[in-house]
Amino acid sequence: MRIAFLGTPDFAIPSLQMLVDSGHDLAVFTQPDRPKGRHGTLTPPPVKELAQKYGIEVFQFEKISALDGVQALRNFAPELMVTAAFGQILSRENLEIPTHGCINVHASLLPKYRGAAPIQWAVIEGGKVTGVTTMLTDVGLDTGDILLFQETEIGENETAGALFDRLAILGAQVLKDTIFALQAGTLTRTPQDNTLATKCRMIKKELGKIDFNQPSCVIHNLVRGLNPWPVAYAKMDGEAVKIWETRKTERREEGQSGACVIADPKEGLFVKTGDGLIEIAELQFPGAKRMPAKAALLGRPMQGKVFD
RNA sequence: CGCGGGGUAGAGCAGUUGGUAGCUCGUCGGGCUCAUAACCCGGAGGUCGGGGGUUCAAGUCCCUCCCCCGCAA
Repeated sequence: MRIAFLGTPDFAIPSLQMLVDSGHDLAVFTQPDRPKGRHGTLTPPPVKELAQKYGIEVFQFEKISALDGVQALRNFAPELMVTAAFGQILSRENLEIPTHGCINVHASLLPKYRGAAPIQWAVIEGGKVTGVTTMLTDVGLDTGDILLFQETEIGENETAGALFDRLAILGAQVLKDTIFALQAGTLTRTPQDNTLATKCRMIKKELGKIDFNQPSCVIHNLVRGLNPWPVAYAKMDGEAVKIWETRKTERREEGQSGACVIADPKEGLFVKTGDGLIEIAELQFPGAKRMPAKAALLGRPMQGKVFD
C-alpha cells in the first residue's frame, strides 16, 4: 500500500520499521532537524535517520498543515496515512488527502490519556494497566474512532522510559494488525466514550519537584514517571538533586518530611515521607553523574540532612 | 565558539596561603565469635585526565587539548 508515515521520535521507530519490513510504498514526513545537546548541534529526528537508511524520501515541515506541507502530501498521493508521535496537529485538509484516511498509533488505552505524554501520566498516576490504541484520526486531539488496542501491565518499579520502549514495540504490532484488517476489509470502528476521556497535560520540569509530604507511593510514581526525562528532583543545601530511582519500603522511622533518617553506605538512603519512608536508590548531584545512593553516601554524609 | 560544575587508589569523596597524597566502602591477610554483611589488627593498591610552562619544589599557579555532568535551547 502507498503510505505516508508521519512520526518523529523513538516511539515511532518500531512502527516505521514494521512498515518497511512489510514492503509498503513509503514516504516519511517528520519534524525539522532540531538543535540538540550542549552545543546545540542540529540533529535529525530518529525517524528521519531510519528513513534515510532505507532510502525513503523524507519531508520536513514546520507545519504540515501549511500550504507546502499539504502540497507535498498531495503530490505523494498516499492511500493511507499513518501517524505515530508526530508532534504536529493535522488539519482537515491534511486528513482528506489519503483515500483510506489516517491511522494514529497512540500510547494509551483511549479514551484515557489523550494528548502529549500518555506514557508518563499513566505511570505518574500509578496505573496498573495501559496499552496502545490505533484510531482513525479526526480533527480533534486523539478523539477519533478506535480501531484496535492492546493492553499491557505496568510493573511496580517500571519507569516511563522502560514502558516507552515496550509500548513502541507493542504499537508496531497493533499497527500491523490494524493495516492487515484494513486490507482484509474486517476493520471495525468504535467511537470513543467521551464521558470517560481524560486529557494529559504536557510534562513540565517543575512537575518533577518532589513534595516529601506526599505519601511514598505518590513520590515513587512521580519518580518512575519522570525517568528518564525530565527526572524528579529535590533540593538539599540549596542544590537541586535529581532522584532517579526509588523503592518502596516497610521500614519505619520518625522524622520530618524530607529528612534523611537513615543514610548509611551499607543500609542505603531512606527519607521520611508523608506516610512512612521511601528508599532513594539512585540519585545525582549537580556536576556529578547519576549513581547508586549507597555509593554517594561513601563520600557525602547525608544523615540528618533534609530535602525540601 | 550560549552559561556553569567536574576529572585524585576498584567505587564515592577531601586535599587549607604550592613543600614526598588522605577519608569511607570494597579488596587481601590475620584475630575475635556458635556465627556474621558486625567488631579488632595489619597489608596491597594512585606517574593526582593528557601535553606544555612558572618554581628549589605543583594535585595545588598559568596555557592548551581530551572526556564527563548540569542549566539554557
